[in-house]
Amino acid sequence: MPKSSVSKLVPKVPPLPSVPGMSRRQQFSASTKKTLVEVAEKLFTEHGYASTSLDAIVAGAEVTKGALYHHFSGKQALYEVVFEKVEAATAQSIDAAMRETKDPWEQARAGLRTFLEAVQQPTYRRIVVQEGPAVLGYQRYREQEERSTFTVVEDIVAAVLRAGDRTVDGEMVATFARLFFGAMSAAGESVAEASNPEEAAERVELAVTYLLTGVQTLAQQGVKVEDMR
Amino acid sequence: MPKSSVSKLVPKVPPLPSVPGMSRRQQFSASTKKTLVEVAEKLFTEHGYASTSLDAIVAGAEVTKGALYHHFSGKQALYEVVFEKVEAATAQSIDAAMRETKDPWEQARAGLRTFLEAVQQPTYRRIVVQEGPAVLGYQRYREQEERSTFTVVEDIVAAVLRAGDRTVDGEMVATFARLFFGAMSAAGESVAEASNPEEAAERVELAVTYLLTGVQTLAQQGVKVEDMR
DNA sequence: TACTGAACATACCGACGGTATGGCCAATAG
DNA sequence: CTATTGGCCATACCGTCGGTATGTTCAGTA
Repeated sequence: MPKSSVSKLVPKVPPLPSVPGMSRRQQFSASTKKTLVEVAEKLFTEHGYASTSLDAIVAGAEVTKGALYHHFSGKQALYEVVFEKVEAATAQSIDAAMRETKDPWEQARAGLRTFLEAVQQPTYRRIVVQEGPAVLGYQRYREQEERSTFTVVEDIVAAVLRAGDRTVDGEMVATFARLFFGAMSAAGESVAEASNPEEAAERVELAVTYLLTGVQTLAQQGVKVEDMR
Repeated sequence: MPKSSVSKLVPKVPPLPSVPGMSRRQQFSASTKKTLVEVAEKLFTEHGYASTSLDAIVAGAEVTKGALYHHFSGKQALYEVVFEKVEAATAQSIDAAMRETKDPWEQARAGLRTFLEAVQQPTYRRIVVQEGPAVLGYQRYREQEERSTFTVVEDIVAAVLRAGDRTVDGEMVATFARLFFGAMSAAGESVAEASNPEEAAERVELAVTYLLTGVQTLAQQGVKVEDMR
């Protein structure tokens, strides 16, 4: 058998970009772990948590369950890593969008708009909104959100609220933030599911703007949240 | 062996209340089906969908899997029946609370308050809010909600909105309803999870009232949703 | 009285999450 | 340069669970 035909069976593998301060062995390890997470993210998004088998994941990553269970304690732990990754990316994109303007009101609109876009991404929808609470349990789900996306939304809400009423305490801000966060999540689902997503998204923006404007108007009139009792 | 000792091994069973127009056989059948649903509701609420095995359900109902698969096409179908039952009960309780007053604004407050209470019930939280979207899939989940609880919320929102702005179309009402529905669901979770649920519930009521008051104020000033563009 | 079909029970299968064990080889000490 | 160790991963296997195929009983009916 000629050498040339043999060499085709051993395709050249692109050398891993050498990361300083990391041995070759560690780089291989990190690579497989990264691949596992990426494949898991893809499959979880497409088929959901329950319908995605570990066999499918390790097959996609071209490893075995031994590798998976070396890097993660189980299926749920792998899901949590994927969850955090998706969350972090979303929070970061919102943060970036808000940094593009200085005006607080414009920042709020930009942030909410970006959140509305993010919440329509299949990955975020499936992994965070739809299956997150069920897979992680609401406790862990909330703990995770608290450290990323929700915090961003809370900052936005706080800015809008305090612009008019400086007496609102932290608990009240958190409550408003919860309401808006839940509202936007649900809205994202309905937008993504709508027959005409663009129109639906615009309706949501109108509605949210209307609500926020109402809040601002009340605040300008000196009406405090406390007065609602 | 004396008769008395034997009779203790055959405990008297309370006779089934005879339902007119239903043969005894049909009554037994309906009874096992009902029992299966009730046991399933209990176990699904306590342990969640994935952690509740069919063996546990049929053991609790004192039947076998043959009976279960005779009445339901599978685990998910059983879950859907439980889901619909819980949903229907919730919608009905909201409806009842609203009928106690005639004033639209008071009806809205009563309805929202009842919804906020319902959304704190462990059964509703676990089966509908937390695991509903993941187990049924968002499509079926929304279809079910559309036929019960969401419709009630939509009616409330419509009443409040149209009181001020008669030009809002149905799509816009539905959008507002989606926002409020999602907001209330998320709020219910945070309330139920809070260290002091009563305080948390009151904060939510304050916030919602503030939002609705803002909407009303805008409407009284003649500000239409359309003007937000 | 014979018979049919509804209402279950029983036994079993395949898929899947998880575990126990062993092998390979880069990194490091001597 | 050699021996040894431990991180990294493959292989084989187990228990559980959802689902199915088949058998059995018996109330209702002709």
